[in-house]
Amino acid sequence: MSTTAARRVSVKDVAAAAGVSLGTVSNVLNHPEKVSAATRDRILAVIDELGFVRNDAARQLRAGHNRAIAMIVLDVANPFFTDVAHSVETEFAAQRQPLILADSSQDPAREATYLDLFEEQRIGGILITPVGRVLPRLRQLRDRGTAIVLVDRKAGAREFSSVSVDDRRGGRLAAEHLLETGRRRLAFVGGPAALAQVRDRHVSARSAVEEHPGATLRFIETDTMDARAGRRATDRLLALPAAERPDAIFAANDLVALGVLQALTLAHVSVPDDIALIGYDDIEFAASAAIPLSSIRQPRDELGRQAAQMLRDVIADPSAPVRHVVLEPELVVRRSTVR
Amino acid sequence: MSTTAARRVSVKDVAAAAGVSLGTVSNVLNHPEKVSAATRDRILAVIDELGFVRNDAARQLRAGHNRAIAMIVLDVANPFFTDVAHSVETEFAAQRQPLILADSSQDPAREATYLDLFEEQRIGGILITPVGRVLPRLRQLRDRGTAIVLVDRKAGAREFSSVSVDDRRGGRLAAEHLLETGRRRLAFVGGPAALAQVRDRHVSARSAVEEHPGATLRFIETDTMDARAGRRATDRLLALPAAERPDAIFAANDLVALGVLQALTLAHVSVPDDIALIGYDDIEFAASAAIPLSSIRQPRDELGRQAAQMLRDVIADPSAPVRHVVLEPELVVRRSTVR
DNA sequence: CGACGAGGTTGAAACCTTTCAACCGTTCAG
DNA sequence: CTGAACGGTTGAAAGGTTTCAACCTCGTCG
Repeated sequence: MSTTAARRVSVKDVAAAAGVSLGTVSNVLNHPEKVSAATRDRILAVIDELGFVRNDAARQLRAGHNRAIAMIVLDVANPFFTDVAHSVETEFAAQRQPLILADSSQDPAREATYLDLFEEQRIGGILITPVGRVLPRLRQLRDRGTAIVLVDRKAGAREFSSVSVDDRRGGRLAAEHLLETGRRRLAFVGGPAALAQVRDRHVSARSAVEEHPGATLRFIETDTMDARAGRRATDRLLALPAAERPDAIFAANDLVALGVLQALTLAHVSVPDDIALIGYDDIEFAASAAIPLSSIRQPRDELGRQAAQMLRDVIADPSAPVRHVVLEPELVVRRSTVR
Repeated sequence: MSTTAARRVSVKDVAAAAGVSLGTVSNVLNHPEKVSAATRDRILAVIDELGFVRNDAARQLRAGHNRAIAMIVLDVANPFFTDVAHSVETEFAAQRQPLILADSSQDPAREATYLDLFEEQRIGGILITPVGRVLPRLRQLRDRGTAIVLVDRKAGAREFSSVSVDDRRGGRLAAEHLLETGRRRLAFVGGPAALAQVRDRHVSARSAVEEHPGATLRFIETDTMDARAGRRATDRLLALPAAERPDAIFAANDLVALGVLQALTLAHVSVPDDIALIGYDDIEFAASAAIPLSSIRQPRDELGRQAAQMLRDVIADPSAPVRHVVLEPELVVRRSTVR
């Protein structure tokens, strides 16, 4: 209770004040059942009295590793990632394992810096959605004993366990929904095309379209995945001759979809009457948009939970065979696609 | 280059392999200028060869403190906070000081857990937007040597330095804008009323309204600050007799405003023709809404930069007098308030 | 009555880095 | 020629925790 000004209190101080050896104090902290009730209470009282706080650095030094888990996300500004992170955090918080969140901001240099840092910290494990060509570096980390699980990426899947969502299935769900509601001239908006996510969603949408005679799919590539990109792509679409103008737009994520929606509203194009619109991710803002957005929901909570679980498994047995969990996305129908 | 399988390499191993004392290896790492070029190169080669990685725990133990900075935010799901965090991170990244992001999720218990954790880690400093009644705890931390800066909160301002944005000014800006564009029956939506932010924005809006004869302000309290709260509050407003229905709504933040907008659109109430709408924060989604939202922009980048700077100052001189930086918000006019 | 085991407690070692006083050999000024 | 200064290197100490074999004290059983 009292806040003594003494700079820093160590186990040694506690032991001296309580008249026991420091091994016993440590036992109170880590194996209370080994200590008699009387001694325990006395020591706890002294700890409180002196304001003793464990020194985590010393503990880690001794243990040889860090209990904390690190997660490197692509972009904290994207609600999809923060939701996944939130779920991971909840999962680890249960056993008091802190989650350190790092944002690579899609920058390979930052990503590398964080990896260095975490290795110096002997961090317990890393969840990562890789940006740059980090596979060799990850391999090195793994060989030196750091557990690694890939999130939402299958690159390097042969070497590292991963948790992801089936983007092909999602792309197909979106396209089929549009086709089933009578749309025939589809447009896919997203990019850059090199992104695996974009490629998978696009390719599978195309294959669904090809099964419907008379239906077409146009690909409008963007260089980013935010609302501005959606607005600009829409301007291009609206400039097309009336006959070519799509009657449905599939945006590669919800941020892009929100931009598309905004541009359409500005141009007095009715959604969904004139053009149906579907996004991807089902972030909270999709439901809150002025015209609630149909979307492909990625099970973010489940993604986070599974990632946490898998990382725990890899930590427990690093030599176990590589494993992959692929989750199923789900179609969420709202006003932007049906009248 | 080679990845030897030897479990863990320490300075001692490097020293032995290079035929020098371990003090010299340490100097290469920390004071390269003290070591002759030849020795330095040889040691660096060995470090590379052996794959030596500094052990941060030992370093910290020796140093007595942790270089890392921690930031405890109210809610990672709110883009306002992630933007501020992003700015703080960029600021610290410049000198390779990692930022550990923690999410209290508005839960006092989680907040307390993180504070415990950071104290055990002897973390270099903490940026916090407090939730619970943590002032005594923060005082304790400060007394034991942890630097603390409050972000976006002035509670306990007499004891801790802080960086915030002037909510009274923001509330006034919003109300005056609505009044100047001819609105007279205003409604303020937000809550809970106990939140300092909500109180300040509301009170100052009210005082602006009172300066305009004939203008009125109604307070609709919500229990959270998300889109759903905005939708529900709007339903209550729309149920009012026509004469009492407001012609302008000031939402306490943009998430709430988006909910309001959605409910209004559903009810076929035209924005801004029938009802003008202004939010607060100017998150990215405000501009991307189907009807772009007028809002009060908080200088998030500046907030983060200043917070980082101030924390550095407090760390450098803990006994310096408490200081407060209050930033100015800014009115951003978009389609939701002007025809 | 002696041996043994259980329950508690102890003390030293180990973890790895950084710092700092001391040291060595060389050079330079006086 | 002496003494001091200098650049470079060394070795030991310190920092706080956890673990573990050893030890002590009783009580119990044979």
